[in-house]
Amino acid sequence: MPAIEDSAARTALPSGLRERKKRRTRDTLIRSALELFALKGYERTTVDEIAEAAEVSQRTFFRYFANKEEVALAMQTSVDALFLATLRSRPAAEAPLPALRGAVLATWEGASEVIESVVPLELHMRTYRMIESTPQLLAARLRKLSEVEEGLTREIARREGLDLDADPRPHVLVAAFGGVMRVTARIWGERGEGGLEDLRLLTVAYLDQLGPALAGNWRA
Amino acid sequence: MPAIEDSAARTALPSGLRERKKRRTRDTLIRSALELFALKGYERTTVDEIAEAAEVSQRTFFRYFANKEEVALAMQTSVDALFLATLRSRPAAEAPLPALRGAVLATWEGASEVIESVVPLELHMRTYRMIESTPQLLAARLRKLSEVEEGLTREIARREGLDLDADPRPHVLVAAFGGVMRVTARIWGERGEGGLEDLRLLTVAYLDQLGPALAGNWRA
DNA sequence: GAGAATTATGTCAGTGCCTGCCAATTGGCC
DNA sequence: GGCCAATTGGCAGGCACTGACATAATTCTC
Repeated sequence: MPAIEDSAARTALPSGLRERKKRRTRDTLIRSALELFALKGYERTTVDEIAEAAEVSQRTFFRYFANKEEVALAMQTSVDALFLATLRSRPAAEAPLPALRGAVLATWEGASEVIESVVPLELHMRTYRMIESTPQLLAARLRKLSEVEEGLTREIARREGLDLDADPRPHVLVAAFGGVMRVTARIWGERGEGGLEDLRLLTVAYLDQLGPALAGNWRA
Repeated sequence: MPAIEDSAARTALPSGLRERKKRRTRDTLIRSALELFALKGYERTTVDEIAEAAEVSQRTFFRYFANKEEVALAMQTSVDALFLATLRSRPAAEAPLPALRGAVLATWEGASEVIESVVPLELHMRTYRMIESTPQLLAARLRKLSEVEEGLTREIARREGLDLDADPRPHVLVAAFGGVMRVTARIWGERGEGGLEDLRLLTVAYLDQLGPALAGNWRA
């Protein structure tokens, strides 16, 4: 294993025994980690414990994940990749904001399958909230999101045939869109209950407020 | 020192010798840290080195800053507090977006003074770029920004007399605004040169694109 | 202004994350 | 079976950070 693969590459079909084994080890590490996190909290779980639960050495853990945060964010990272792929497959005629909006909703439709192949959905949702409420994880998550936004921006610019250095609109649109996505995730997390469907409704409602919120006079 | 004070409290006038000494130690730690970071990079600088340069023990360092990131972000944190205070002092008649926009610009006017009382402006700008290009620091910075946004949201809701649970507009507006602020900071950092004035121009230009970027048809 | 109370600092030991290095094992291929 | 390459384990060590306790510096009280 020359370098840590990102989870996008994981989508490729396993060719030989070696690949299948690696994938199994990785999935086991994720499952063990998320279960332990749910059981005793992120900070109180040590990497040694995760490695032991997955029956590998601590050293091997760090060959699969650059750090402890990575394994906590692993499923989110998969969903992020799916989101980007979904956006790319959107009809070219669609305007930027509807394309983004449509892509999130479509992603959430299909994400459950990807997730369930590794961990129970229930555990993933629990992890989702844990990330929002654990400072260190939230920080790492926000940084990853800013990378995702960079990808989105490039894709929007490509779709519209724009030069990112000359036209600020792709950057601005994605920034606003990303901001709303983050707020809804946070608010949904704070609520402490409610499933994926609630998150979906909240997101749609908030996205629809982007226009009104920017309007000058709120009292009109 | 029962708990680590946030830098907002630092604004209070030093009463006795004890307070003045603490402030001096804190400022020295910040200056030593930022100089070392500029000299040999964030990751290659150890807390021991910072403590030694400031002539205190490593243990004392951790009494002033919860972790190594905190000292790198110390000045930004001060500016954040100033920003929030500036927003609060804006005329009540001003609409939300103009109030935010005016507050950033006003803050950048007055921030230089606050900063220069601790570190040279040049060193601070250098640190600013370092944060953008150091993954761990960027993550910590983004998390702090999301806290700032929470404060902004509350203030906007207060100004407009709105209930945050009932009306999504404060959250949405601040999310969009914050997104743009982050993008401009990143782009400015990537440019690798240019001073505070360039950052200002970039920010204003991008903020003005918020409306157009959200418009349905970009080709019109 | 001396002593008591409070608060800041230093020292030390220990835990946990993470890395480099090398040896041992395992899978792929002839 | 036997060679090559990839994967893994074990170990030593660096660095961030914390708890506990002793010491030193300020402030308070009379």
